Amino acid sequence: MPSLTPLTPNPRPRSAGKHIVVRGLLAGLLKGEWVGGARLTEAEAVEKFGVSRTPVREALLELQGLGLIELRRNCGAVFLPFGPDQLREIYDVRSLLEVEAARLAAGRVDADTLRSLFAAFTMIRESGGIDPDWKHDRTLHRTIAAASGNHRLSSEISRYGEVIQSVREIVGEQSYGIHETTADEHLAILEAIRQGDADAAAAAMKAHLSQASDSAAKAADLMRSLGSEEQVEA
Amino acid sequence: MPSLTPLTPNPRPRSAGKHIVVRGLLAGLLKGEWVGGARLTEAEAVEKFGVSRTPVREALLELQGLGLIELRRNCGAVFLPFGPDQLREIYDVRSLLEVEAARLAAGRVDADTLRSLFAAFTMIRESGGIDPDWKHDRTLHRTIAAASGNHRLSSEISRYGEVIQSVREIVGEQSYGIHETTADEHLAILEAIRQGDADAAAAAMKAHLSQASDSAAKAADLMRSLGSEEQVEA
DNA sequence: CGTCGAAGTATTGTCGGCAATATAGAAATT
DNA sequence: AATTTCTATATTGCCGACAATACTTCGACG
Repeated sequence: MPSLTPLTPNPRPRSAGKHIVVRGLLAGLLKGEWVGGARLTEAEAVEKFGVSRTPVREALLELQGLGLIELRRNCGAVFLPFGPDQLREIYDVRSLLEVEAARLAAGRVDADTLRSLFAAFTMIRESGGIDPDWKHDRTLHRTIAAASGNHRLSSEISRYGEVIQSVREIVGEQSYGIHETTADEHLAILEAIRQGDADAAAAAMKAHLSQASDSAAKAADLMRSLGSEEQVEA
Repeated sequence: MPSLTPLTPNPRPRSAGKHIVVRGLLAGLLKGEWVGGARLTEAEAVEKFGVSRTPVREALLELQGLGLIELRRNCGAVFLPFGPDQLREIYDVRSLLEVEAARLAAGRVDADTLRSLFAAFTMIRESGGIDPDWKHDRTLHRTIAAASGNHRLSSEISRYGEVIQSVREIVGEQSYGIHETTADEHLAILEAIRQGDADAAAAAMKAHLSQASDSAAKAADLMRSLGSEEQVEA
């Protein structure tokens, strides 16, 4: 009996083209492939990823919007450095945003938001540290951001969260796991918010993200060494 | 004698398509045309602006990256509210970023950077308040951001500066001029940085941007009333 | 020898079209 | 009548090609 599905069941999940390019370029960026301001033309990206120019263009535009590459007319895309130092800078800005969000959230405590905050926290604790895609962690941070009451701030935090999540997915679970103290750190933030102590909430969030920044920088270091190994093989 | 130039000398400056759409959508957004979560499909935008789908797509993607619209598969683009309140939120985040930049800059004072800072300030003062495109003001803010030493922070500040500049250009000079006290406010920031007083620099920057936020909110109000007038005509 | 200019190449912005997928509406069933 | 299924439409993601523009190389000229 002949199959009812087309002959090529999964050539490409329809809307994966752009994502493939973004992911591939991010991975190369982390491994330091284009270090030194190397330039990549659209045609080269087309050849490298086997997709049309349209998804390549959109991917490059997205990476430009994320501040990871620079697009120059008829000059190709210049890749900005993206190593441990840059990841630290990203985390510094993220900290700036999320610390302010925690501070604002503490000043607007509300029974409903408190309930959702602790619900998100419970989800993390119940997962027992097993959360490959950081789903619950992201939910908690998003909830705190939303509790700030500033939609723009919340949106900006989500943007950074997506970048960081992409980096996490590329690096993999190998060395980028939730450190053990995360639950305590989260609890400290939530307790401060519950008590309406803005300064304490800000300090707790700052400490939490400082830890996360260290983990990320280490992972980026590992990624870089992996990249150089590949270069040795080639 | 036949003209040597093509018959249509300036049909469109080649790379204006995307910009036209971005500008048009931003203007409509400010005037409150799509208030209430209205949806706009790519085909509608094509008809509205007379360009192909490609620049429309890229414009929508850019606006999404700027957090001004939301793109849903096969549902069209939903326009997020963009009035005085949202402009205030934007300025709040901008303030967060630039205040931190000023604070960092004060902690890294350097003869060269100080020279470029005061050079930028002199340009503003010499222009005598006549700076239609805010060129020198932007230069000063960019210079302060760069003086922070955090490239990511500086890049993010530039991103916000571009959004704000776009809003300025759309609103026009009518009600969005440099208020008289700007020179003093700028000088206060620079003096604090020169003395290495991080807290004073942060406070001065905060005060400066608070003034700017008020002006912007007023301008947005005016824009909204203009939009409603047009609606009355129609 | 250095500088300017022009042909040639490379790169990008835009366009129309196609296929896939989601939404909406109609028809049939319970 | 309400719900489900099926069809038709609408909308999007992707593709290949064209034209305009910037860059490069080569040659002519001072």
